[in-house]
Amino acid sequence: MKQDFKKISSQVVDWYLKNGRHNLPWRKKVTPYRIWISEIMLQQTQVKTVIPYFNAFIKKYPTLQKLSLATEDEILASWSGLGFYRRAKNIFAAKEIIKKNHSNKFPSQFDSIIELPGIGRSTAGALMSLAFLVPQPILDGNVKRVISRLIRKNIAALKEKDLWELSTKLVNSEDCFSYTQGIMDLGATVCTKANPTCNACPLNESCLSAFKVPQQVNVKKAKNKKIILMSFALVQTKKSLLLTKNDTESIWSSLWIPFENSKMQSHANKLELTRNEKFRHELTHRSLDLDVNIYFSSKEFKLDTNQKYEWIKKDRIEDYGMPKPITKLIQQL
DNA sequence: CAGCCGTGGGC
DNA sequence: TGCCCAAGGCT
Repeated sequence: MKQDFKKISSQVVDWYLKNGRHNLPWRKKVTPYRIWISEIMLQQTQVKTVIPYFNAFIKKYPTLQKLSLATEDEILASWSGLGFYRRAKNIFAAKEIIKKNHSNKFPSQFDSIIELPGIGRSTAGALMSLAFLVPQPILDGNVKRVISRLIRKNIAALKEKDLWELSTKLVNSEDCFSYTQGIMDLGATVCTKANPTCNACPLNESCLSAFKVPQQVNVKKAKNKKIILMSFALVQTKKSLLLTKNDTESIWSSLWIPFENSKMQSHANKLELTRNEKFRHELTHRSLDLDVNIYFSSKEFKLDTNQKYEWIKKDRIEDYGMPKPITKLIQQL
């Protein structure tokens, strides 16, 4: 098989200039800081989901200098509902490093960028190509799909190393910005997972697949999702809610959630059970069965615990990072 | 290094 | 419905 990768690359650029998604918020004003935030938010998260979070984040933290003053909790609060909360913690950790080691200016060298927590090879490549206009390959879901179709192989049949090599070959050194944006736009809008529109694809001629082969088969075995039981005691007074900062390292790390029911046993005499909510919350790998006792207490009380907790004023809950189901529960109170 | 981390959308 | 998976990275 002989494919002219240089030609393909410039076709991507041409296509992007005419047909790319030029109106995405992070493409309007391009700065390393804005590219960074958008790239982190976009990890494993669809564009449509990210847009409102990005706009709100940038409104709150328009510049790296503004962000440099934020606490981890404040950043987590901006992340409420977006998922993969470690990303928010990594943003906090990274901006602390940038403050200490880079004079509060986003580093421009690949080696410095990839050292920042939450930034791997692909995100570092995107930052180089998009923010600093230094050609570097990326390898996200879009690029993997486009490449594997180009050479008519299943993604599953290609090793990570091979995909990186192909991605590296494709990088356009004359306009790495348009290429990088373009290859992602192409994957997202034309070379889609299901029902790609090959007749609208600039690469149709050179594509060995051209959708003549079926979709790449899924190799992941469908495993039984583990069901996790979570029993919560959501305690409220008239004006406040009792929440604790989750100190586990697994799901919802560092987010604010109710205490476990068992932890509230010793305070049962102060609590009036309002109602009980049982529902399932689905994650990709797990099913969470939530069993929430909703209690009313006439006043706030102190707890004997090592866990960090607060009686959070109801009009301040937006200042705290919380997972989706807890946010939903609170809204229904 | 396979498993893990969240949520929403598509089929 | 249930499953895949989306601008991945970390351990």
